[in-house]
Amino acid sequence: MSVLSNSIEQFIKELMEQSGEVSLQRNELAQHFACAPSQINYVLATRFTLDQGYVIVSKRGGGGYIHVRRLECDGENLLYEYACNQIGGQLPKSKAHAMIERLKGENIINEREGNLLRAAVDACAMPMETQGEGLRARMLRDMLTTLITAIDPCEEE
Amino acid sequence: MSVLSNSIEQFIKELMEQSGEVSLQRNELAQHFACAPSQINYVLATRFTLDQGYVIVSKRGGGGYIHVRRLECDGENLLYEYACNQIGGQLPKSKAHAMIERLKGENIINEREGNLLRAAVDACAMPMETQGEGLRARMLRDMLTTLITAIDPCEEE
DNA sequence: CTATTAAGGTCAAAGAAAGTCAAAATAATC
DNA sequence: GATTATTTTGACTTTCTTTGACCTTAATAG
Repeated sequence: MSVLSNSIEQFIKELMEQSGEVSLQRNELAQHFACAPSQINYVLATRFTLDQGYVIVSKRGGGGYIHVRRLECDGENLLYEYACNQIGGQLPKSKAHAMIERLKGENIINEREGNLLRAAVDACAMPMETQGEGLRARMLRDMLTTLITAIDPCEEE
Repeated sequence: MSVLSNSIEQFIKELMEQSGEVSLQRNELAQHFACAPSQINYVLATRFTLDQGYVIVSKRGGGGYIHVRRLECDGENLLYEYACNQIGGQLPKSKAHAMIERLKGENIINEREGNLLRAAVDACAMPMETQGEGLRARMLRDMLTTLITAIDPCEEE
């Protein structure tokens, strides 16, 4: 039962224990577990997904890194629900607009943020629609994800 | 961190702290960081671009120098400038990022808004579309335009 | 005026990460 | 035992950084 991926997963989770985040060096970690570097990507891709409540940011090149952060977020969160469950491969504009309105109504985003989301969503309409909806879905999901990630809430005071 | 370029970037920014400008000797600086002189050019070229709000003037030969100045700019004007003049038919991701950083630096948008813009801009990159850049340009322009329109400024904290 | 010296500029190659993808190897399931 | 799903690996790609060899420009000493 000694699946490598499980060990790596555990290891990373322990590193994140206190602060809820960690910065990794892919090659270093791979060396520590004596495995292929891409194994690390596999672990991240299968055990640290957004669905599972993690956000990953990385940079290539000299001084590169992989940063993993755990979202502290109840499943109740509407942003989370939208980003993970509601937005599929395709997303009609009307549905996107409805979501944005709802988020505004719930005071999860403010007016300005709503405007930004709407502008982005609408801009995705023009090219060949076949690809357009996939792009729109991906984009709105990514945008909502950044809002989950954000530490500070949208309310200005 | 721990990357030379970051240290040099920080160093220069500290020198500029008070007056918003600084005059450097390339060789001297390179010596201070024990690196190739052209490393300084690399840092300037990647972290002190016009898009990021810096102007660089230099002179060769005896008594040569490199002068770096940070541009200050009114918020509405910068948005206007970007939306109307800077964003053409095509917009490379790097330039979009630089603009977003600048807007954040000038407190025209806050962290959350910057994240939204970045997510949107990045999402336009994925398919192999040749006109991906056209889409990105159009989208960022539309988003910035909504910020101009908005009445209330982005209050944070 | 010319030669020398003292700057800074350019560019491409090498180095240092991380990403992708699909084939091979295991493990699970029926 | 055969089929399907998951893991592991490795070759190749992309991105960012660092260096070095060579080029251009300006000041100044003869």
